[in-house]
Amino acid sequence: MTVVSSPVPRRERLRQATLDEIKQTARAQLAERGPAALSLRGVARVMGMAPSALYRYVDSREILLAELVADGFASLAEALEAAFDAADPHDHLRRWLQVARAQRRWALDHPTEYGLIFGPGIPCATSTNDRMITQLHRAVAVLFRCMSESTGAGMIDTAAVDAQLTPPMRASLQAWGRDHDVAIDAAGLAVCLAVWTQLHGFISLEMFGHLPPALDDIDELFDRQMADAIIRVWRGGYNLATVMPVPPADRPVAK
Amino acid sequence: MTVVSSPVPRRERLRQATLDEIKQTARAQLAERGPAALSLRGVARVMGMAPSALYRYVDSREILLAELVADGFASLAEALEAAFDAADPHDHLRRWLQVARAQRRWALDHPTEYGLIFGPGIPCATSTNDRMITQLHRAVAVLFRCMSESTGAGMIDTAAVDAQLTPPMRASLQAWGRDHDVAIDAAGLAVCLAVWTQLHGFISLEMFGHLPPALDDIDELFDRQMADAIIRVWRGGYNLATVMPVPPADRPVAK
DNA sequence: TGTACATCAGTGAACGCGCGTTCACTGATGTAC
DNA sequence: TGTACATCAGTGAACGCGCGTTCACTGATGTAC
Repeated sequence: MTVVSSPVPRRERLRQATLDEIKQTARAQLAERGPAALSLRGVARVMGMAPSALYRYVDSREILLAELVADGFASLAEALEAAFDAADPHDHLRRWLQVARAQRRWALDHPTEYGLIFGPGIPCATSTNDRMITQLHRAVAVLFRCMSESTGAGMIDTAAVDAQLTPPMRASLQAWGRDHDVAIDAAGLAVCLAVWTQLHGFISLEMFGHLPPALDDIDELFDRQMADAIIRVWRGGYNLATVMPVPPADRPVAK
Repeated sequence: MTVVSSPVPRRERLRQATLDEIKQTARAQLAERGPAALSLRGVARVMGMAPSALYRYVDSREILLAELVADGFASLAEALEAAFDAADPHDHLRRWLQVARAQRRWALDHPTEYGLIFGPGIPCATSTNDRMITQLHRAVAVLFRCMSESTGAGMIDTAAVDAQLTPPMRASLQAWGRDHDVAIDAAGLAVCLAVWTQLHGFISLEMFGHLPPALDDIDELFDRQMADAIIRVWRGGYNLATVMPVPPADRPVAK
């Protein structure tokens, strides 16, 4: 089946290709030397164009940067969703581990973008970039889904967690869940936050060089911490062996 | 007792005062707009001096920045040591919580410096700035002391933790401890790392705006997570009530 | 105590740099008749 | 199919900016005799 008439006019295709090349070049600059070093002149230089030519494609440096960041989040969200969808929906523990691994792998593959959202605020990261916020929420939502399906299936000992919450804390968590349409109770939310903390903490320590660099087994250490984080509230207690031996196919390899 | 003759010559005192003012002004710039925006010209402008005058006090922008960062770490290390020393040496659980709180408070008080070390690498943060590395190690050492004294006193159920380690992981941790003269076994180290992850994860999520901002009880959430992180390996199990009601005097207040 | 000299803080002009962005333009690509 | 015109990608010079850093200098502060 050959395409007889292209539905997109030639000029538009070329235009899109150039825009893609701009973004790709900019992404490379971003990755190499950080967001402060991203310059339109630099991109133009690499592409062999006059700096002014970029303004046919890009409104301003700041908008381009925001666009790239939003692209980054979309790619994180996609990676997490893919991991979630690919996992066995009945094995909640393992699915969580696979989602966590997906986030780590994405972070290791996109260190600058990861730093951009989760690091100290570049102005644009906190500004009202709707698309960016949307994509970030999409990514976080995967974690919520992991947790709410686990509690829904009765896998998490929510009563034990709930018993540890002080009344104002419980009310506060409930209120937040209500306001954000998250179908999960206070105890589940508390578990979510703890697990999220552990996940982000590990990744950011690793990425910015604050884990003992001599450790060979960072992959395993990661698996262990992520499993521990959730297993400690798992019904039936501490049974690490059920999660740990996951086929290494989806394990990121520490660079 | 009046000082008859000042031991430090007048000129030297003035010189030191000016240097201090430079550093303080630079710190303010750093805090306001991040490390990329720190400029010697800007500092000179604020101080009402010619830009060139700063070169009597400072060799280069980069060196000044490194100096400020090292100062920052020294202050973090001091804060942690003070918290450690002020705590009841027999109440290991509570002492850990107080050290964790000290780190959080320091981070909230010095967000830029915290981002500088624990965030995506500004060149200088990874370069060979000896004093900086020394001070960072000094800070981390407080955590090690908490843990090694706890395990030494038999408070941590190291056998249970150790049983969860795979042999290569155990060997790797032991080797690392040996190489770094840390008087703590593999299980203790594993606990250390998990706790460190949780601590850093919470602080960096909070600082960069990724905890639910609507939560009123961030202080309590922090206490809870930090206590949980260690209590789950505490001998005798889960008894949060023994640590949680700590006088609020040393609790940082979320801004 | 007074004078001659050395030290050193601070000035102001200048250098070369890279940046974002504007603007009038050229020339190729598409479109309408 | 051929011509006239509109669209639009890309050019190159220029603008004003702030930066780090150098350099020859002025004038005040200290020191030695």
